[in-house]
This record gives sequence, structure tokens and C-alpha cells, in this order.
Amino acid sequence: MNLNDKQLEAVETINGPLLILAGAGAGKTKTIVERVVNIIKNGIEPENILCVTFTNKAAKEMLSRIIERLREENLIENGINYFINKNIPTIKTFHSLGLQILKENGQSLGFNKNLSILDTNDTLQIIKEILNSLSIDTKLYEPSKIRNIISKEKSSSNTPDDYSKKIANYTMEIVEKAWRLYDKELKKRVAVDFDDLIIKTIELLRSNHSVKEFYRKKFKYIHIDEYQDTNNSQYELIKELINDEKNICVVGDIDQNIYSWRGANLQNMLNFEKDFPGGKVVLLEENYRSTQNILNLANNSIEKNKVRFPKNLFTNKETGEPIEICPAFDEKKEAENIINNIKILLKNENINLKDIAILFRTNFQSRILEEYFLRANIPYKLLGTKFFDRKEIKDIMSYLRFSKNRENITDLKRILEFPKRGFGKTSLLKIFSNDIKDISYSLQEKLKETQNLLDKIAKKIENNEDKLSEIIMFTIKESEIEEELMNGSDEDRERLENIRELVSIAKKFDNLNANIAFDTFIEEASLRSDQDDDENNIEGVKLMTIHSAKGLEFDYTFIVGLEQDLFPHINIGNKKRTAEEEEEERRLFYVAITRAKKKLFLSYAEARTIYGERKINIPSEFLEDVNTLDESAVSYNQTFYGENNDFINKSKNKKSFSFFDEIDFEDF
DNA sequence: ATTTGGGTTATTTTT
DNA sequence: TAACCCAAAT
Repeated sequence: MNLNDKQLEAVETINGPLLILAGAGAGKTKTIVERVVNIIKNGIEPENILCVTFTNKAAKEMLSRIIERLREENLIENGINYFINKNIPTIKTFHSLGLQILKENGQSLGFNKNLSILDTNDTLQIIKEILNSLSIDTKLYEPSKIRNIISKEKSSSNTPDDYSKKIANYTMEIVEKAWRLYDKELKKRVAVDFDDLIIKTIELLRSNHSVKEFYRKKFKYIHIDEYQDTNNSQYELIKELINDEKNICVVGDIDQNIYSWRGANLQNMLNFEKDFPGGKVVLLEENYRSTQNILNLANNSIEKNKVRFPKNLFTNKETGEPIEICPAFDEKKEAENIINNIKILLKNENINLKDIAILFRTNFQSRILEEYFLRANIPYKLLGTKFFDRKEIKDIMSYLRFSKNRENITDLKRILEFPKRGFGKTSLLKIFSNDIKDISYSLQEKLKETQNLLDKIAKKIENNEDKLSEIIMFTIKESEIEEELMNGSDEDRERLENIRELVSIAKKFDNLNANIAFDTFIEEASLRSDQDDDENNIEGVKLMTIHSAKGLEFDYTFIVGLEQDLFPHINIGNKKRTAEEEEEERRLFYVAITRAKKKLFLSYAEARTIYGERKINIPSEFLEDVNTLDESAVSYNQTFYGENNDFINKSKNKKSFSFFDEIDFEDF
């Protein structure tokens, strides 16, 4: 299978703890896939293997690659539908694994299989309501901050009781009170938040010995991908699942830990050898993605960090094209310059638009880029907008979900408020506290109507006569959402388009019986973030934040906005960036660099308008890393830059010219 | 019940 | 700048 020595070593070490330190592009997924295949070759049943990933996409990819390889090795019947075959490895995200365990065994904690998952928005609403009920000034004590504290505590596996012991100020008192009420509120709704999917699973395993033994026996071989991104509670969960054989393999790269602000704890990775003594460590340094020029920059840059395991990426590939530095006068010129460079790429070589990506530190930077892509008529796709977070999609999902789980008031609230039926604040409160007699007669009628609709939806799901997509269509029509949006503004019609997109997503499940399709669909919608399963299918230049580019690769990669305070990003308010946070910014730069396969462009603007204010910036300190490279490894794009760095004068002297009429983009 | 206006506040977001 | 939220006004 064309493995290098190190990869082979990892693949062949199947018993005991194994730590794989895998640099960017070092064939990490391939190594896990081959290791799983190897374990099965050694006579272990596939169902005894667990792989945990961080995204559904990664899980999906890993599963399909494993199945493909098992077929090649004749370890699985050809043509068999592996979704029906139970004897396959479990490959899931932490959250979907938790959900599965809770649905199947969580009765003792008050859960059932209609358990709802609340996203960050839903939970924020609940926190707001709680703070209001406590008459707390939400200006002084921001709901989002309170929620974040609770979430952070939860993901560190702390309970309200733990927390109450360390209360030192009034804010903490509020947090504790709100937390307890919040937990009660979730319980009432038979709902969990993302953190609960992990910590409730731990609670279940600890309190229910037979369930724990079942899973410990089942999962004889455990793999954890992206181990550097695990938080404390995920680490605790692993510890509960692992049996005495300690067949655990974790894979990760400290240099790619970019989510510490969300609780990802580097210590888990740093302490692995201590936590699981007697294990083996394998270091994968050969990179199969980028040119040596790109890797040199990545190596030299990340070397400045203190918290890491030393590693040096190398490749057998050629030196490659030089890194191109692209200075610009301001963000407009930067955008223009990028368009120009893309046109040159398209003109000179046989390059596809989908092999080009533009990465930025913050979302607002996409705006100006979009403007210029639109103007230049170059197809592009902005990634990272969360389809299932859109209001109209959440509304539809609420109808579907609530038809089966009538405990979740968040859903009911959404339903009653959209489309508008005349329910206001007071009438909603009365409905929620079951004082239905107190609302007006006409509202009572409306409520009955809505109830009827929900019953009809539930019946359709149970009856199994209609397809899932048909049930959704039915919901849109009968709820009069379609009518309302059709006759609304342009924006409303766009919303309707999104809803139609939801219907077409649901069609994927139409071959399953409605009940199962429904559960799968709801689960997928609650646990996934991005609508695009496969960004390879996107025709057009890809625009995204560096965070969402993690794990992806592009032939031609632009990193834009390389200015001090923008990237590395300066913290908001008067909070100073800590040394650790500075290192995280550098890791982010490292992740960005290592996305590039063939050529890397580094772009910055000397002036930029942020929040309506024009600011003069100095080039990012990260650009200095380029000085560690040979002269031949770097080229300077002079288009918007003077010979003596005196680019302002230069651009004054330059006649303005247009880039937008050189190539006809109709073909793309 | 809905609209208007003023004040606030701007990272990253695998689930 | 612009989006968002809430209170006050209609």
C-alpha cells in the first residue's frame, strides 16, 4: 500500500498505546485507514474497532476509505450494503458517538431516542430567559459570556457543585444559579447541548456498570483523530471507554491546535506518554502535499513556538515555485491584485478555478473579496456559512422535531412565531405555563390548528407512506410558510430557496423508511455544520477562514490580510494577548501555509478600512519568516508596490488600468 | 403587535 | 460601517 517506514511502523503496532505525531500532509488518514485494515487482517472483528474524528466529514471519508480497502483485500463482501451490515467499524465524531450511546442507553438519565440537541443559539435564548427571570441586568452580565463560562466548565468536566466551591465574586454566583436552572430547563425539554453529549455519556458510563462493560468489551481497538483538539471531557470519555488492554491509538499534531479558545487542551497530547505508559511514539515527517519551498517556510515559522514536539517536514518533491509576496496599497488593491494573479494563473497554465483558495483570518475580509470576484465575473464560493443555522431552516426543523418531541419549548416557540399567527409575548408565556384558557378565543383556535398540523406531520412520519422530502414539502405548504415567503421581499424568496435546498438534501434519505429517514436527517442536521459535504465539487475559487481550511489542501493558496493586529490578530478590548495565544496565532499561520500544494501567495495591505475607520497597518511579523528562506525561494509581486517599498508614490505615478477585460470568464 | 431609533460593539466556531 | 438588540412609540 505504498507506506513509508514510519507509516508502516504505525500500521503494524496494533496492541498497546500508540501516539502518532503526524505533520501536516503526512498521510495521517491513510495511516489510520491502513491500521484499521491491518487490525482486521489480524482476525479482529470490524465491530470491535472505534475511530473518533472531529467532523462528520472526516468520519464519512474515513469510513468510505476503510470500506474501499476492505473490499480490495476481500475482507468484506463485494456489493454488500455496509450501512445495513452491522459488522463494520464504528467511525463517528465524539458528539455523535455520545448521542448514540445516550439514545440507546440513556433512559436512566431521562433520555429517549427523540432527544433534541440544542445548538449555541438555542442555548443562548434559554440563558437569556433565565437571566431575565432572575432579574439580572443582561447589559452588565452578558448572556453569551455566562453561557460560555458554563460551557467551558462543562467541557472541563466540572459540575455545578464543583463550581459552587470556587465562587469568589458576584458573577460566579450568577453563573452557578443560571447553570442549575439551565440544566433543569434542558431536562424539562428532553434536550442536551453539545457539551452534554460528552459529559452525560460519561455520567451514564460511570453510573451504569453494565453499559460501560458493554462498550469496553465492544471497542477493543480505539483510534482518536486530531488528538491535539480534544478537550478535558472528551479525554475523560476516552478514559471511560478504554479497557485494560489499552489498545488506544491517538493521532495528532500540536502545531495544528487552533481551537484552544474552545477548550481544546494541548496537555492531553503532551501528557499521552505519561497517561498511557509503555506505549510507542511514531513521528510522521514526510509530507506528500507541498513543495519544499512551502515546507521550509512552514518549518522555519513554527520553530519559533515553544510549546511543541520538534519536527521537521520534508518532501521528495521539487523545490517548487517561489513564495510570492503581494503587497498592496489597501484592501481594494489587495482584492484587485488577487484577481489579477488568478487571471495570470488561468492564462499561463492549465489551472482549474477549484484548485485556488483564498484564506483569511477574519470573516469580514471576505466581503471586499466577494465584491471584486463578482465584478471580475470569476466564479467563487464562500465556505463556512452554516446552512443549518439559518433561521428559515431552523424553523422547518423545529416543526419536524417538535412533532415528535413535544417537550422542547424552544421548538414550539419557533413554530408559533413563524409564520406569524398573532402570538405575542404574553400569549406565549401563557401557553408555556399551560394557562391556555387565558388566551383569546381566536388564538386558542390558531393553537388548535397548529397542533393539528403537528399531529399530521407526526402521523405521516409514523405511517411510513410518504417520503421524507414529501413530508417536508407538506410541512412548508400546510404551515403556510411557503405562501408567506413567496409573497415577501427578495430576501424572503431567497429564504424559500434555502428551504427548497433543504428538501433536496432530504431526498437523499427518501429510499429509507420515513421513520428512520427522519431520525437520521434530524441527527445529521443537528450535528453538522456545513452544507457542503464535498468541497471538491465546488466550481470556483474557494474563500474561507483559515480555521475552516484546516484539513483541506489547494494547489494555489493565497493568505491575505497579513498585517500586524489582523494576523496575528490582536485581542479585542483591553485584554492583552498571552504568550500562549500568540503561539496559537502562529499555529494558525502554519496551518494556512501547509494548505498549499504548488504555490503560496502571501498578501497584505498597508491601509485597511475596519469598522468604517481607515487604519494604517504594518506588515505582519509572520512575513519576516520569509527572510529565513533562500533568495530564490521568494518573489515579490510589484504590481501594487514600489521598488523601494515606497509603494504609495509608485501607485501615484502609475496610470490606473483595468484587469477586468483581459480574459473572458464565460467559459468557467 | 409591529415599527422605529438609539446605543453598542465588533476573532476564530470541527460539534 | 453595519448588524444587532432592546426599549419606546405607534
